[in-house]
Amino acid sequence: MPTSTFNKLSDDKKKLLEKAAIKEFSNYTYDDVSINRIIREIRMPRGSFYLYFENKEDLYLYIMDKYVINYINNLGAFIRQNNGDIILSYEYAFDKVVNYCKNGINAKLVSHFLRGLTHRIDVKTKELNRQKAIEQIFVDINSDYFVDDSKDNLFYVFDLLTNTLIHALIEYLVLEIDINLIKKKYYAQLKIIRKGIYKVDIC
Amino acid sequence: MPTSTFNKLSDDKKKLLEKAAIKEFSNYTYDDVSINRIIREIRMPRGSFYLYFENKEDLYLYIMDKYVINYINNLGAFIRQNNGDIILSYEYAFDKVVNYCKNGINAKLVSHFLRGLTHRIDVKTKELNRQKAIEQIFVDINSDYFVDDSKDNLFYVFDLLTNTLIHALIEYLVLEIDINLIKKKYYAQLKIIRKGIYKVDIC
DNA sequence: TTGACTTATGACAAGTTGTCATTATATAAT
DNA sequence: ATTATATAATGACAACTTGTCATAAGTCAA
Repeated sequence: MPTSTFNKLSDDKKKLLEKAAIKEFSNYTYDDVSINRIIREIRMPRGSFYLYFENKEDLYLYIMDKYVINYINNLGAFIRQNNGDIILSYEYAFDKVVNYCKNGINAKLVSHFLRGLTHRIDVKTKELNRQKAIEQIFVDINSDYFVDDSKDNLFYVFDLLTNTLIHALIEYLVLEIDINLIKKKYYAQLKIIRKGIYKVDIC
Repeated sequence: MPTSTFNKLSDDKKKLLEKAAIKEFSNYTYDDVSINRIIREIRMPRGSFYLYFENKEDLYLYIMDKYVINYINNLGAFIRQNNGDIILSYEYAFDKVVNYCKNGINAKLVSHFLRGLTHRIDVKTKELNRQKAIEQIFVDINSDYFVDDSKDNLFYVFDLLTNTLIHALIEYLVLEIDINLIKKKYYAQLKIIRKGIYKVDIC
């Protein structure tokens, strides 16, 4: 997480760095992202940067967490739109992301983000923020016909669905596998999960 | 993949590099792995290394592919041991890996491997080898009571299970989340998948 | 032995990161 | 208003990285 010094910075300065960082993370893989390039572009002294962030990972987590929380919030609205049908929502979610990625820069950012996903080592503190956002979602899910509609189980389902979606997106954006093959697989997997979570007489 | 020059090398030389590489990938995150350190240790000239491998990713893929294929083959035997019960096999698989990781070096390697998973950009050609190994597994799975026991569906199920396992392992080895929480979630997710794939009167 | 390959080598250019002594600025206290 | 104290800014620097390439050394058939 950024230091308190960074938080005290004027909004302008913060935005400037954030913008440059997003640009860099869009144009380069996590490995190839260069802090040098970022600070050169906005003429920020080396020392200042390291006063604000620990290192590249720290910056990465800061930027990505904003996107993740934003995604989770959008998802909430989206589930409501689909009358609380979580599976249906996840079916559409794939296309939504694909559509968002029609814009090349977005595609690169999301793709690089997915590639960097496992870099979330010490994200535990932040996950608390996410946790809150996630719990908000549970309210939106219609779990009336779930075999188990406990909060724990809702979380497990959410986690399983999210992984499955992320995996499909990695195959599409990172591994660049044929979208039709991916979709076929993704839908089949969602179908399995649907049957897995609903009461027998429903599915 | 390594160059033909590398393949022509004596087994001794190859093993030497492989061993040093595995050691390095065990001790350091993908990002922090230094080719410098590897070649220094075995006194291999810079130029030689770059004659054998394109870069770090190339070396990484070479090393990891061996492990992945090995894992897939083990899994086949394991499923047979469990009378073709794929879900049961995956239940045990988690513990198996955890146990394998009791040895610190293995734990580090697997953990770094998991972190680096999304670095498999241009692995497509290699995946063909994996594909073959995977198809071998399908023979071992008892799919008599599956709603859909087509080869396609078997692959979707296998893919879903593997992702779920990998995710659990990342949480354990990389994010170091409490193993009991992870296991509870993982088993719950397997249960969902089990119910999802078997015919109603079975589950 | 010669010529045509292939393989080996390490110095080098061009980059990277994180630190730290120094300087500047703001805030508080007398 | 002046000093003292804490906080923030700076950029040169050390200590690394990586990939290349001109040159040297083998190999092997003619």
